[in-house]
Amino acid sequence: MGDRMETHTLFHTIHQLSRQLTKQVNDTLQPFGLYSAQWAVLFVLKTKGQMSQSALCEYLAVEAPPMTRTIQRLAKQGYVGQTPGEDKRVKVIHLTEKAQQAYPEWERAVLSMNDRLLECVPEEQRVFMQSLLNEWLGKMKGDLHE
Amino acid sequence: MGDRMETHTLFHTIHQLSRQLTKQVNDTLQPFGLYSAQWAVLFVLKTKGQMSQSALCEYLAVEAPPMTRTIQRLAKQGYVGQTPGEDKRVKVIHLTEKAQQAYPEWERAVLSMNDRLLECVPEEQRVFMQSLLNEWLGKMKGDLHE
DNA sequence: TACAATAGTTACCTAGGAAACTAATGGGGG
DNA sequence: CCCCCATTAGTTTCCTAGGTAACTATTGTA
Repeated sequence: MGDRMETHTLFHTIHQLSRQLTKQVNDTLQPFGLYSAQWAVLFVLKTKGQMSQSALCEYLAVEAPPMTRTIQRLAKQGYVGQTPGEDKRVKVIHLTEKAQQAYPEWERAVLSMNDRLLECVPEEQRVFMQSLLNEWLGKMKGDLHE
Repeated sequence: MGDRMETHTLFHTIHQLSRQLTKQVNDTLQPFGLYSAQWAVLFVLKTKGQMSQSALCEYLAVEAPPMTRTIQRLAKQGYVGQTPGEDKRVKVIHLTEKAQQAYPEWERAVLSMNDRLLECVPEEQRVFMQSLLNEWLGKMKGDLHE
């Protein structure tokens, strides 16, 4: 019985960890006028290159409406552009020159935050944690599509 | 360099896992007209007994405003009562008879969901994951108070 | 007694999901 | 071949969840 109860604790821990992490990211990005959801999009665009909005949704595992909002804010700040694709329904999102120039500074801040948060977690444990969580997430999402 | 990049992935995995879990909880509780944040409060009250609102906040690691909202909704649904404490500022929250009666059914639903989600994760890995995440969270919160 | 600290609320912000909608695309039947 | 219809990309609206700042009311203390 004690076993089953502890599952509540596991879920709670993950939830709390997630909130703490995004709070840290927000604090780190605040000087630049950016928020965590925006950073996630900027990072993907920088790493993978330009992408349609739906591709961004799928990659970040986020529904369409929040993505629309995040991109509209980024566009208003002049960090991304939306060009219509071959298919006239899609909008291809790309980083602007302004974003390309500012990006290194953003990345420095985020990476140094990452280092700070992870310095107390040995490399080996980090890798193991990552693989466990990823495997679990994969199985969870797999089950949903059965 | 590849190493540092992977930290983005770790954070993203945790974030996504957290969202998936609360989505599952919400789906499970929807038939009862409850949401995940409410369930967290009900669970703590059932497990620990009546508590002041600020004690609930601390225990669940949530700020005061969201807690006020969650409790007000629970009160409106007749699941918790708020009695003024000795100190006239505090409100002591307790489960109503209605909640006590419905609780076992809620718990059954949630526990069976837990089992379903965790059946693909070996007991041993679960325990290890829990301890790693908890330790990390503890260190993170510890650093903030330095 | 004046003042700092605490409990809780209110107002406003970001993040995300569900449902209903619009516009464009792409396939079958006639 | 063309039209109707299902599908898809994005948007709008409205909901929950959580955080910050500013506020009120009470308490405790210097």
